Amino acid sequence: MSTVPLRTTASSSEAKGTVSIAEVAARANVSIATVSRVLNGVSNKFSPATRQTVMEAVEALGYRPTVAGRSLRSGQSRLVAVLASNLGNPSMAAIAAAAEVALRKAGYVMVLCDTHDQPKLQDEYLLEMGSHYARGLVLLGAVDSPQLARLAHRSGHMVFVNRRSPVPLSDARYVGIDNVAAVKTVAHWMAGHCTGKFGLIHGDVRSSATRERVDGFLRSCRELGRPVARSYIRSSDGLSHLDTGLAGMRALMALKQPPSAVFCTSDLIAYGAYRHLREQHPALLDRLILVGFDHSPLNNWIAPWLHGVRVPYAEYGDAIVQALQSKLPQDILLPYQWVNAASAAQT
Amino acid sequence: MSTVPLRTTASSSEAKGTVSIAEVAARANVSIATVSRVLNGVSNKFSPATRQTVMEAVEALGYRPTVAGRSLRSGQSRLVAVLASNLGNPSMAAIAAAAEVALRKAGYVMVLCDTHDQPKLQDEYLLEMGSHYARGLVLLGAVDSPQLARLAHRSGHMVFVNRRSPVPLSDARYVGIDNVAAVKTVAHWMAGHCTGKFGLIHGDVRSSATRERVDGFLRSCRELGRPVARSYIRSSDGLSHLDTGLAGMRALMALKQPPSAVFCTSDLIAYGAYRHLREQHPALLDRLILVGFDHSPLNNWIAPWLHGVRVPYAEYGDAIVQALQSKLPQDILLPYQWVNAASAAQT
DNA sequence: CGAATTTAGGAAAACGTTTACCCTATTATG
DNA sequence: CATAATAGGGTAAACGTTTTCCTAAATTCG
Repeated sequence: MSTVPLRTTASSSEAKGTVSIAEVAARANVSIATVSRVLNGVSNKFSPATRQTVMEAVEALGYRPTVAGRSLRSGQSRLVAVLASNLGNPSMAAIAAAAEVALRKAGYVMVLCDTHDQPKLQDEYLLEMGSHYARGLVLLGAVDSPQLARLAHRSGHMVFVNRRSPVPLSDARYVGIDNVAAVKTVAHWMAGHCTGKFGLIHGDVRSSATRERVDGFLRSCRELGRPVARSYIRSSDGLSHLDTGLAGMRALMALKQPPSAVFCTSDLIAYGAYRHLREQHPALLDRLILVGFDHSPLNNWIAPWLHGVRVPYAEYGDAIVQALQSKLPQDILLPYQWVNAASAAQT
Repeated sequence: MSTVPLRTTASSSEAKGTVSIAEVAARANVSIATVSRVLNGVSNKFSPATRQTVMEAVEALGYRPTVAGRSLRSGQSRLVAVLASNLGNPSMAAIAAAAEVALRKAGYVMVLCDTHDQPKLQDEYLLEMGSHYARGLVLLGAVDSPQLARLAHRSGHMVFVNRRSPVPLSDARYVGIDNVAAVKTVAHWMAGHCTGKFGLIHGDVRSSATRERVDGFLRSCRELGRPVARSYIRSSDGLSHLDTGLAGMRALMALKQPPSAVFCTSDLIAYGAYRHLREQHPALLDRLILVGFDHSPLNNWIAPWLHGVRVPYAEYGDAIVQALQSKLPQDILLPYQWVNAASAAQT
């Protein structure tokens, strides 16, 4: 009936498969405090010789601090959550990939979630990340939700990408491009290359990015004195940008006077629009000018007919990290670029 | 000099912004053990009335167990790491998206990492995830690396997707398709639709999936008595599948007797091959048969000229979870599907 | 040379859980 | 009715860190 507690011995690492700071301390003949201080580089707390001994023990045992212990004590973690509204969208995936690289370079670990544009899911993830002591929250297409509103007053670690916060925030960071200027470029380019009517296809306008693009484009066209046939396809359940483009182009083509140049607020919409043309009006394929937005690198390969604004998604990663780390709230607007269709460059 | 320890009071939640189990216990007038038991549904440990009281306190305070405390105590977490070799590849991104949905439905939280096919990075992530007590490891295109070998003997929580483990494992789970059968289908279909020579373009063959496809295709063609012009473009630094396809098709077209049907081991390679045709041999576009592998949904929209094998990436998520949870090691081979080019369906 | 400061490092508390162990009151069993 | 089993719940240990005290030795300063 001995109740002597079994002390953790150094040999237990073999059994448990995980090695703790205590075992390192035992091997180096120092206290766990010293090990911790060596590993965290607390100055004036250990001699070079001790450091050497400790590091050797760490190496020999393959020790690595357990995240749970550390974040329990410190109330922080290196987790940064990226909440994307739709990972199926290639440009979101591109941003996520870029963010992953930049975050890990900065010492963070990315947790990627797909909110499917649903407030419920977004809330679920916000709560979950709270209980992970997440160091940062990157909202890639945020929607309005109760939890988001609740976090509004201490939003210092939140970064909104592409879509601005749907709730008023005290301390918001934003990464994106200057949509209004970009669509102005679009309108002017279209005016210079097309004498006919303009078309515009866009989807749900709850997103601030879409709204800015639509409003900006319409305004620029008004200033230019060019009429615009607008086709707004609300993305109901499961209706993707691709479907939006297809239906939008169908609607435009059904007009008495169809447009001869069409601006789509995303590449995917343009793909959909092109499909309608290909299947129903193949004769127009060479004549009708299509302008997209995003300009994925893939376009040069499989959509050489598409003009558009290139959004530098690869650079979003660094911008997100910068926004995350900046003390003061700020907007980071990355440079966009007009890109002619690849096929046009050849003719 | 009073050394009476300051007890955590309920009001501290306001200051800290996070609420602990102690505050719930205080509000419900029970011990923290009871709160924990109610939340974890430990049977025979609380009365219905107590449960009610506790739940009310939980609701009122918006309490959610802290992950760090829980996983420190239990030595486990709900994190499942997905290590992808290249998130820029749309099919990997599709798998990641599907995995995210399935994992969260099963109560896990996904951490997504991009190893960029580098053993160093893969090791870094494997170590990091070990220190997170990760419940599962999903390797989406694993490469050989020291840490992977070190984990080999207790690989019960590892799932290899598409590419089999590069090191011998005691306990491996695998999710993928039957590549050999699939490429046999490809070869037979090509034999029935093309009288000319066959072509094959593929990239790096370190990946088991590519190897199976290449070997299987060549064998099937041999059985059919059809000669194959093979173009293997090693993916050196930064050379993507797209470039591989472009260069591969260029090589095939430089032959005395170019093939009239070409099989590419991925959609991206096929995109690249098509681009070469479009830019250099536009007359061949309608004549040459191109077969891809993956068949992303996007193909129907922007690559209607592409035949191929559809890999059910959307179903990979559930399969991954199933593999993760199964007690015994197993291979899950999902059903593939031959898909005619969308444009062919119309003519 | 005495005093003040710095260096080096140990002991122990605290972070938030879960759970083994203990106790009491009630219910079931013979 | 005596006893065994069970329901209900509290106490405290344990998980692996970081960090606050503390102390002793070494160094610097006047």
